[in-house]
Amino acid sequence: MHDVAQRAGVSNKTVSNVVNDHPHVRPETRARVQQAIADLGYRPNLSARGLRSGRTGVIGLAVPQLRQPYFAELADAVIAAAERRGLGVIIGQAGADRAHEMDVLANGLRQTDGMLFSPEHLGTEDRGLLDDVTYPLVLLGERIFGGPNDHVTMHNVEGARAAVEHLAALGRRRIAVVGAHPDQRTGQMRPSDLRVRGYREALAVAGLPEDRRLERAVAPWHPINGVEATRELLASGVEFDAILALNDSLAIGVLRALAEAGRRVPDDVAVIGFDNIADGRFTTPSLTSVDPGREEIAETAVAMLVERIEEGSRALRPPRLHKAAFRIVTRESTGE
Amino acid sequence: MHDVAQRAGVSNKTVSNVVNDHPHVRPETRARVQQAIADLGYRPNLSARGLRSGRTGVIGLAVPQLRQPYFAELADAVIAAAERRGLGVIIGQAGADRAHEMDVLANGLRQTDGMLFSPEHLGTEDRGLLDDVTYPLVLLGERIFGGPNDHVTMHNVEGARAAVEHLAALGRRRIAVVGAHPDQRTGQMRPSDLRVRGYREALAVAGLPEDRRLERAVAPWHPINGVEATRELLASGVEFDAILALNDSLAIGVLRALAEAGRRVPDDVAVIGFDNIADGRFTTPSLTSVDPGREEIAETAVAMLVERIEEGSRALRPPRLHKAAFRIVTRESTGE
DNA sequence: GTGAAAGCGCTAACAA
DNA sequence: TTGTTAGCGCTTTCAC
Repeated sequence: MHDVAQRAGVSNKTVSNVVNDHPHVRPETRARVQQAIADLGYRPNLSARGLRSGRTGVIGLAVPQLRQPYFAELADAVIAAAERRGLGVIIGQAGADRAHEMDVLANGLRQTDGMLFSPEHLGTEDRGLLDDVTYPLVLLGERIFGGPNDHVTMHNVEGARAAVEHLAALGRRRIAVVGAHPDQRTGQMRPSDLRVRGYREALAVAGLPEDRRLERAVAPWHPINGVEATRELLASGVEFDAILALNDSLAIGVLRALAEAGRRVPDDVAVIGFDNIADGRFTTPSLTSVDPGREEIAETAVAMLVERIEEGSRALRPPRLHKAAFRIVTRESTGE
Repeated sequence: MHDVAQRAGVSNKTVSNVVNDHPHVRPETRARVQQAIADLGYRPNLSARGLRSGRTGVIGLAVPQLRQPYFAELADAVIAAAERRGLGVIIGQAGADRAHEMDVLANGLRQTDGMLFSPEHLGTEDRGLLDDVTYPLVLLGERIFGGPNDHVTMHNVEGARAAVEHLAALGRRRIAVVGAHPDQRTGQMRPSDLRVRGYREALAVAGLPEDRRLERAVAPWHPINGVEATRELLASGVEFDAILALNDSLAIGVLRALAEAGRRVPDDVAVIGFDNIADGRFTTPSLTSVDPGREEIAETAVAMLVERIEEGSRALRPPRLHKAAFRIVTRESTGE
């Protein structure tokens, strides 16, 4: 930087002003400095800038595992949204276990100005941890509610309800659900709990009876568990003509198990998933799904985080909650 | 840090020594410092450390797009490998176009000690750019060979050859390939070119004739293009009893198109993919694939990058090339 | 085994 | 509009 200043015949500060697009630099001076920067191939040292300004220009994104398609697509969208704002994204995988998530939450990811955090294991009972967080934090997903942070989520209840209403409107009467949480405790706000709630609400609206035999608990939401839950459902002998899989990964396993058993989709069994991941477009049959508004979630979360970073510790506004708009994407598995 | 030093009754230097696990600190002193750190909730400022030491503890990973399952799984493995070494990972998506990749290559990702780069658009003709790179760089994939950098890749030719040999051993005689590059120029080392080469070599070994009508060009490698290429293949009337899809995303589209057309897999047509992504286990039928050794690629690439970072600009060793071990994972689509 | 002092490259605050 | 000064928090060097 010093070399650049010398070459342009100005001071360090002027170079800094040019680099940071400050106003109050004469166009002529600016041009001269830019020329010197180009000549010398000068690149600002971001560690130094970070040290001085207290900003790193990097945000963190903590997800359970990137190999889960939903999180890969979410990360894709978050990186794109951050890049539009000139920010980098450090990604951490915290899903190994609860302790790992607590560690990530307590320490943040390194060298970041703030973090987007999508927990898998932490729940409402860990809400207290949030009060100790000293950096800007935006929560994604449902697991921890009522904390002091901004929160971006999806219409879990409404989406699941709409999915079941869609099935009911197609004349399905025995609608199973795959993906409930094995450890049903009250007061939990996990996506599974919320989506099951939406499922039950829709049954009530449609005048269909609840039948616990149609609710299959599985964990985690991985295709193999969709396969197994469906096999059990088939083996149990209980009748069903539709399945709501609580996410698309499960739904892919459900389709697989139904095909193995010779059940035709959608003729014998209609299937609807949740998340609208890319894979669902090319399964056989293609998968109807609830699109939770992933782009909106990513864009909103990054925008909120940036606002919180910029307002600093003044903590002006109360925590905000944003729920992205959802829609049902109909494909072959419900008889498009 | 100063506060910690005061509280422990030592100097800054001693605190630094404790934090960095330096030897030559008396256990008693160390304990006292650690107590002070805990009491004060002290956390080292990584920007300052980065500024002083010239290391950020963060590496970059540039991939075309995270939403492509192969890259999501690769990123998952890279993050895990980096975390084992206490490093963070900034992920950049550079696949939008060639200019974007050139920019990422020239500038690196922000605040990193080095980068893993998996280009999609840059090719052998851009080799010269590599000489201007001033930071530690490890290349992933095939597109740029013979540069001054370490390079981690897979057995593209051998993997594709083994795949076709597998099909030939099953008695298949009319083996099509989906995913060749539309712009076939000589001297290119793209994965598609290499895999097509393996395909042709295997045909020769098996005594099967080459038939250009069985080679379908496609870009990019996305399921929709697998669908379309297969539809064209079917419409062309040329006979075939097996398809090598040059990656699993294409293969998923191939399976889809075959199902649409009423061709049974593997009875009428055997299908084999490349990459062994997780999705392939749950397609119907499940997908036989060439596993390129993704974990090994990630682990090796991170290890090489760390070595290069540590040896600094001394540039001791000549560039290294590592090819991960591959294996064929047989599933239903070839009649497991 | 520990301390004192210097300085990494940058920007904020103030001076000119 | 531009220059000067100070200092962000840490690690390095060298002295003790």
